[in-house]
Amino acid sequence: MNIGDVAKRSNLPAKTIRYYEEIGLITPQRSENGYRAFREPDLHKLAFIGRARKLGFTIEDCRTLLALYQDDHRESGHVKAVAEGHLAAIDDRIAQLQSMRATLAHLVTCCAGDERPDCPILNDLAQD
Amino acid sequence: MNIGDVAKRSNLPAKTIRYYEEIGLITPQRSENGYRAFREPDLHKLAFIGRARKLGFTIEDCRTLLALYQDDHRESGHVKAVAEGHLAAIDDRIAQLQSMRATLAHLVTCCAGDERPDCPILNDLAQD
DNA sequence: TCTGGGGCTTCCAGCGGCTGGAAGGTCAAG
DNA sequence: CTTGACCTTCCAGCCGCTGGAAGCCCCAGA
Repeated sequence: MNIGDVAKRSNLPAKTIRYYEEIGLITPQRSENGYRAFREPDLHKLAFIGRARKLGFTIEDCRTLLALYQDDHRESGHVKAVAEGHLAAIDDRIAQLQSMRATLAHLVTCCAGDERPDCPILNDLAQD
Repeated sequence: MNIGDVAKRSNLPAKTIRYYEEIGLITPQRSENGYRAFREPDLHKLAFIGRARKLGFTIEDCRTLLALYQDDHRESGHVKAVAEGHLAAIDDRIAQLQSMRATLAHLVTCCAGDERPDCPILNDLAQD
């Protein structure tokens, strides 16, 4: 299967798929004409990566998870550790964003938002 | 004042301050020896930018906000619009992360996390 | 007066994860 | 035989820094 069809099937841009090959996440074969020739296992891996990326895993996490997936002797503890690490990172990020959000929402409600120049948002940012 | 002292005072790395000059957020003068010579208005602007960045505003937002701050004839509505846009972006991001978090947390609780290979996390990522 | 060490300068490269575009080869339909 | 849709590679750019190299400047101490 050519990259265009794979892109449609996997819902990943062709550029992204090429990139995944470049960084060694997948290694599709090549046809005589030089085109990438994708097979079922490649499609599987791409779907796997796509889902992992949607959950926010980094590319390096994806690499690790793929390796574990293909390792019959893996320990589920290892997978869980990766997932828990990522979960913690997400929680940190959410906390950060919520703190920003709280401050920002407060400032927004304080600002008249009219044609006059006086603005509590700017006052806060410029606090002496 | 030299960049090292400014870095300490503003809690921004010297590298970052140079970068802000490069992209035109600040324009400190220069001493005879070529060193950047920061004055009070520069310090003010850096503090302003630092706070805006902490609230998650992009550099371009910071540029806009700084311009508004320095414009006596601004309309607070303009400032508020920028802040509301950013707030909406934050809310989107939080929603995304929370959705990831929910899926991930569920998977994590389903996984034994022991020495056996069977793993619901991988099963989910590999769902056929 | 020399030396050492810390500060300052510029410039270039790299992070992550793509994305866009140019220049060119390949293939099937009409 | 041409057209146009595909495919290829390569290089550059996004954001917001950050690290490092190479080289000047300045001050304190011997």
